[in-house]
Amino acid sequence: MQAVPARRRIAANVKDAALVGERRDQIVEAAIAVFRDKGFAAATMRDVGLRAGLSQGTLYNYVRTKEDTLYLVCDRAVAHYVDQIARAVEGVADPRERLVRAVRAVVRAQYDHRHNIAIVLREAHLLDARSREALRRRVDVFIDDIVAIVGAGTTGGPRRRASARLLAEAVTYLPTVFAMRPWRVRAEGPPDKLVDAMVDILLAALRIEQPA
Amino acid sequence: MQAVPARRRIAANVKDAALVGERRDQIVEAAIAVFRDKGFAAATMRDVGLRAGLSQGTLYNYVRTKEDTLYLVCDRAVAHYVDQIARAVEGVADPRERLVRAVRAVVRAQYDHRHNIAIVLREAHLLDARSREALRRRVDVFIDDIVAIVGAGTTGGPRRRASARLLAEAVTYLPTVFAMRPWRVRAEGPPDKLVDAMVDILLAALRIEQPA
Amino acid sequence: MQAVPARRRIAANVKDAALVGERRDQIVEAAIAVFRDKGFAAATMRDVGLRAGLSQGTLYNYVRTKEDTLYLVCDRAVAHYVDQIARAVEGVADPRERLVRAVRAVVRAQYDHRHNIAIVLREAHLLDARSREALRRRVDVFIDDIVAIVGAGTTGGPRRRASARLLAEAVTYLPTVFAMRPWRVRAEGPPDKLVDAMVDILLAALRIEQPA
Amino acid sequence: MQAVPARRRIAANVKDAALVGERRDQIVEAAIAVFRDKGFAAATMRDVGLRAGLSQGTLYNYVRTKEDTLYLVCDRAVAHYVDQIARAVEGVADPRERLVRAVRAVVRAQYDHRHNIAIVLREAHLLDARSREALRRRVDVFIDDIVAIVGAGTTGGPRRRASARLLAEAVTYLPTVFAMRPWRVRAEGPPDKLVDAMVDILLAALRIEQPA
DNA sequence: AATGAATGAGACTTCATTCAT
DNA sequence: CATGAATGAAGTCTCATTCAT
Repeated sequence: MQAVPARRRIAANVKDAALVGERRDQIVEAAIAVFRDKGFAAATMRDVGLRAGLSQGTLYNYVRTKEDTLYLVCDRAVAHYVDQIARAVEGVADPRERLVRAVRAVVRAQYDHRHNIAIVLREAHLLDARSREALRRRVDVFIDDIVAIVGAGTTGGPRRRASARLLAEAVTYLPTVFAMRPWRVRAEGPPDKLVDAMVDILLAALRIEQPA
Repeated sequence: MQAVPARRRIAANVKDAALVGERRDQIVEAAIAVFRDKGFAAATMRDVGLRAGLSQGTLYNYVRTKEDTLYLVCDRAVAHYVDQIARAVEGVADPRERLVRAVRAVVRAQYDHRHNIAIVLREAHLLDARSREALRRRVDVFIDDIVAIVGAGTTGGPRRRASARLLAEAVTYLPTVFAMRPWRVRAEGPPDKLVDAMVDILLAALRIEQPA
Repeated sequence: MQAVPARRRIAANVKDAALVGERRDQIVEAAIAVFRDKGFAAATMRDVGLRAGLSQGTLYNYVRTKEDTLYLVCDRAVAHYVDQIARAVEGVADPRERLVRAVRAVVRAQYDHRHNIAIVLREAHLLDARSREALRRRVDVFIDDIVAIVGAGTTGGPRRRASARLLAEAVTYLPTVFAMRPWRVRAEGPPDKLVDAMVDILLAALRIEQPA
Repeated sequence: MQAVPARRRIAANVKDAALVGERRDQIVEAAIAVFRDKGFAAATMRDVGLRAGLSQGTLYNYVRTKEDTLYLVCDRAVAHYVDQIARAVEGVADPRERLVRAVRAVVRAQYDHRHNIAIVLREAHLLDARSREALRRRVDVFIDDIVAIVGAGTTGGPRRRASARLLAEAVTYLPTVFAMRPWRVRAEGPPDKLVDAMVDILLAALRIEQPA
């Protein structure tokens, strides 16, 4: 595992760090709801403020711009997502087992965070270059980990045309379908079954015979 | 193959149908470039007009609203995409062969139209309900076809947890990674190799042994 | 009777005078309908063209500006109105009889032309100063005639506080209620009864005992 | 006297009710000046803002649309007008006396508010149906009162052809000449004399011998 | 630290008018 | 003489951001 690249620091008008954390939680939660509903560009800071129960002025004590708000949302989504997966493979030594665990964790996390992830996928490209790069770097480091896990976990298997890199891309991208086609999620029955099925597809794609 | 649902008709101020077609081509092309760059909401109709070489007023002789413009872009993307795949399986009887051809066609089409598709994926949810439904219906009919092809093409293979529906979803969704992570496309070498690798992954996911 | 002030001449692109007359009739008729419906400012020249069955370009061969169109409408309304009254008193010598005839003619004409008159009352002030003055001069000359008729027709009657001028104003203004409160017109029963009643009110206002 | 129908409530972005009242006074006053000058449709909200000393943005904190502004103007005109007359007849029992007072009050109010009333007469029909109806209902209730007063006040007088309703219409409409032909107002000498003369005309129309 | 009114730049859209065919 | 596509100026309205209280 590589060192995790730093998050961009967002300045606040308010000193009290605990308060900043608390208020930003409110703001991010409100922003997710609002951005999901209307899209980032059509959402207004007034919407966010109302939803968060904060006045416009107060909002701007914790966030410098509307874009900052989007960054906070994306940053938090990425952090939770990466974290959840890191914990899943922690202490697992067997390469094959590590891979299976990682795949399952990715699918699960994508399911759990599908609302935030929809925003990241659709709106992150609106961020300014620096924020976008900061986010991408963190995702890339994470994908590099997956690449390594895939590489180690598939050694000795049948030859294939796809690089470990592209396979890792498949593993991390396919489950975003939960975020991008939510009506499909709703149509597929209980979450656990959906997650199982998706894991099954991905392991097949990796040509791993999973323990029946 | 089912009957294709009708497109929504967009009214124009200009009567000459040929001219409308020509101008709308200009407009759609310009809009794709602009929307890709800034996102739909941040793009201005002035941008579109400038890029298309049309004055603001002229633009609005061929499109009633900014949203119409987005609809035209999405509509055209879907039309080209669906069409390309329909042609690929035309006249192919053997179920297995049909499936392989369909998969390859999907991957290829997603690669070719990745710029338009990026817009559809990110911005289509901003359309009004009627337009959105019109589009979705056409994609759904197409996915139904893929479901049937997948069902027929995988009969007799190993049992799997995923429904034909979810497999079809995987086939049609995974290649959108070309649109959503373009930097990955650029990193993977020549297009043909990328397409081959992606097809390989999908056939493995379907547990089809492809002809070496 | 004084000399009638000249109308403003509106230039046309087309030479054939008869054609100009015919087309302008179409245009005026269409404009009345459209202006009544939406008001002058909200009406578009396209509306007028469509209603008149003329293309935009053709329209502008007979009218130089939108304002010209309004002027034509007002001009025609005033002309018909004034004319109708002039004919009613023509050749009537007895002052009292002249007055009664004039009052009845005014009321009748206001009833008949109430649609056009609504436009004149509401929109004429939007004309440029020159057109407005040209119209007002013609109406003033007409009102002067009424003043004279009122003066002659009420001689020897009871003293009153109102000048002949103000009485003439009442005679010519009160019936515009037909144009400005059309729902009242509709509520008052058959036109003839309404006209009779209005005449009755005006003669009473003039303190003339009308021949029962 | 009947219950006065409710005004339409116009929403504001600003919470402080006192401030809303104050700013709207500014806005209405400015709007009257501007609308009178150019007509509602040709007037711009920039004009109104400049005249009111408010920025465009601020303006729209107190008014949601340009039409709202027109409604506020009309609403205020009607309110003042109706109120002024109600106060004039308050506590007057004798029917004849009530009628004379009412007539004088109508004339006076129409004179005082002639600027606003010009706008109501010319532009109110541009309001959306709901606003228009809200206004008309309030005026109709007022006219009903006048009808009752006229009916009671003329009992036992000479028979006439006009209904009490039409007489009431005359009483309330004729004085709008002050608004619609302002040059006449200016030509008729001091206001008091003009008001007296108009009252005289109306009482004659009602065939009431006024106390010399 | 919180509030919310004020600001003004800028977007979409309309439409009178022109002019090549 | 008729047509109708092109033009671009201008208007309404929104909203991120600021700042006095």
